[in-house]
Amino acid sequence: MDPTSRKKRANLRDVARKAGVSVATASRVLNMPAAVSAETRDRVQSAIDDLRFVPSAAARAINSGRTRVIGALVPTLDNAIFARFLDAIENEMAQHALSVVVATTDNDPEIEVEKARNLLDIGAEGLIVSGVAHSPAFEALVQKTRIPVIATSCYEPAYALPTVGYDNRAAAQMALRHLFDLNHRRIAVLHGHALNNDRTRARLAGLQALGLDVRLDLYEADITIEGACQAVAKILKSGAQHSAFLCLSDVLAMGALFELQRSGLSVPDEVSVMGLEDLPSSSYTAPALTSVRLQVSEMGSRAAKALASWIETSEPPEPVLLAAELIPRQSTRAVKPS
Amino acid sequence: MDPTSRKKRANLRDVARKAGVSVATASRVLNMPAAVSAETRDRVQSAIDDLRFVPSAAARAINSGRTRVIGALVPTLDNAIFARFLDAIENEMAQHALSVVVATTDNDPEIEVEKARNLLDIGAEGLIVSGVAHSPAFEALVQKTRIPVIATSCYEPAYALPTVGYDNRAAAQMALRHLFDLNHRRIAVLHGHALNNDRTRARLAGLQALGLDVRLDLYEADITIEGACQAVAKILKSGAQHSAFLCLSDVLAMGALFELQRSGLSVPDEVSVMGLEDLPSSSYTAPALTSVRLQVSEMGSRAAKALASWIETSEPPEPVLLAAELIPRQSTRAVKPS
DNA sequence: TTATTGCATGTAACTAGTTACATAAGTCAA
DNA sequence: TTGACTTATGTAACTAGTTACATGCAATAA
Repeated sequence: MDPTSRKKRANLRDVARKAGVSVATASRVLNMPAAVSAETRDRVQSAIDDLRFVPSAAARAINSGRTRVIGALVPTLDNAIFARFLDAIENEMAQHALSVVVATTDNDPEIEVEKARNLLDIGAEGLIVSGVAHSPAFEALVQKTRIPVIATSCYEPAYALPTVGYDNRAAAQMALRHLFDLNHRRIAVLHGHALNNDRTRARLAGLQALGLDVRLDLYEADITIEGACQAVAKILKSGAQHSAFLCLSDVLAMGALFELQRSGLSVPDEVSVMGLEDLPSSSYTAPALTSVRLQVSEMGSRAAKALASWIETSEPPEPVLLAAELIPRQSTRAVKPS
Repeated sequence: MDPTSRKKRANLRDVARKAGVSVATASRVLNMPAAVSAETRDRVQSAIDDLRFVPSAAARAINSGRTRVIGALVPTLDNAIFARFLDAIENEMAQHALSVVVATTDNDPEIEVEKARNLLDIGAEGLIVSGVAHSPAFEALVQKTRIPVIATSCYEPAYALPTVGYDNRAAAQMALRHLFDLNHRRIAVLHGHALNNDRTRARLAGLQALGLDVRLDLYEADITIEGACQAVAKILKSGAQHSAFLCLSDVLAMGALFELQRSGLSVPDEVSVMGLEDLPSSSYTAPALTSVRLQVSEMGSRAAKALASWIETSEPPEPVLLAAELIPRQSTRAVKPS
């Protein structure tokens, strides 16, 4: 009731009233201060300060038609890959004055649609998602709203959405080829859950498609250090004999390395371990991890750039293929040909 | 010009016109469908589908006065601690139907204010920040706008903002006490940059305040595996003799462990390593890392809960103290008393 | 037959800004 | 002294929704 004790936030009309000017003039002080006389400007500024006025973003957005918000849908942040990826996205988007709303999907397509819907509800102007396998509801949502969406982690020029990523099949093949060339013929392949994860499936498919004369034993694990340790412990207990562990993620490789070492096995003397992704920490483990480098941060900034340009120009960007590269280090070693 | 080829997004008035009803009725179809007859509802729904109508979040926000967006200001995501922290925040906020905008500050108070300002500009209803050391401009911004802000990573009931965190001094002391009890008397302390990081400073102050008869050599490093490796390599090259490495972050401890092992030193036989934080992966390294457990995920969800409640009830929440706990594992060992 | 009630819908005034256009006053040149 | 022009400011109509209130109509009750 009492105007001095009103709790509501002050708006531009309050400011204008207090300064004895029109809303238009008050608005000008905010947006084109040069068009207002110094004296009036000061009066309005004082009113702004007195009333603790902060312009409403929503009202601005309603006029400009822009929220300057984009959404990033990642499976989880509890994994160095996605954290680095998001970090790169955030940094690049800041460059374009766009804010990034995070949403984690836990690799569940249902959660993904739901969170995507939320992102649209809050006015996201574009999305970055992982992979090209999405629920029909998600595809329908994207189609219906025509919101710019960049799919990452794979390069698939034929996909409905522009992709920014790598050739997962080829990357996995590069890794297997390396172990094959070192004469490994019985290899434990440690991979993340294939369900709802097309990157993992593409990598596994790549291994099979290579058609090498190797025995590959596939083991699924949570993509965490713990997950890898538990899986490796189980494999060791089973008595299966592998000369090498091919891990389709560096996180798994690091866990495998730890577990093998704690079991008293020497890497690479008794068993080779190799990863895929090449995290920065992988070159510092003891021994350093052989891996296939995927440019995760680069992928983040390229995806962000692509989305920003799409939003700015209304032109969907071209797909981006990021190179994969074998990084041989100390965790793999040749064995005698059998 | 041609209404059939207009590019602009359809709005509620377009929908109403197309369905032959008033805006109010169209609005009701969205918000209280039960209040509209089935026949009209269907007509409006068809118009919505035909026009690919998506309600404007900004217009909604302007009416409700709520954006349902909060901002999380973290130093970086390229560090498992903050990634886990943010993951927990996002999960908890989803429960409260609040979206999380990430902004990384790189531990720079200037960037922090700037990003905080951006978050307010896009209408964030509250913020979560790290630490209690902020630039005057940041403090002024918070004061002026009266936006709910939760400070995390420390517990400081006397601070102007509600804090959710732990007693960093005590946590560091707990770690040092452990090494002291194992008769370590010359200890290398590896810590993150103290500049602009009050958590690190509090931990270091805690070590000094304990007043034990130990020689502590302080070494600053980037809180990354690489940073720790480089720092440890330098220390080893300098010829300094330490029986233990006390790392004020598990990330540093892991890097130290790697570098010591790669230098051929046996942990814990020749040198002990201990961390602080206790990341999930720390129990899986070889040897497993002794650490002081700080509940990072718990901190994220508690901070999120506190902020959500503040926004919902307008009542600032009570500060939260999270317990720290010594987790002895295999990376530390007693040495002979000197 | 009239009054009461409920339902479905419309009218118009809100929310908080931006901005095209109008207007007033002041400066300068012809 | 008048017209042209600049500068500062105000009026009011936008942006896209929500919602209090009014209205019309049908069904039921008195």
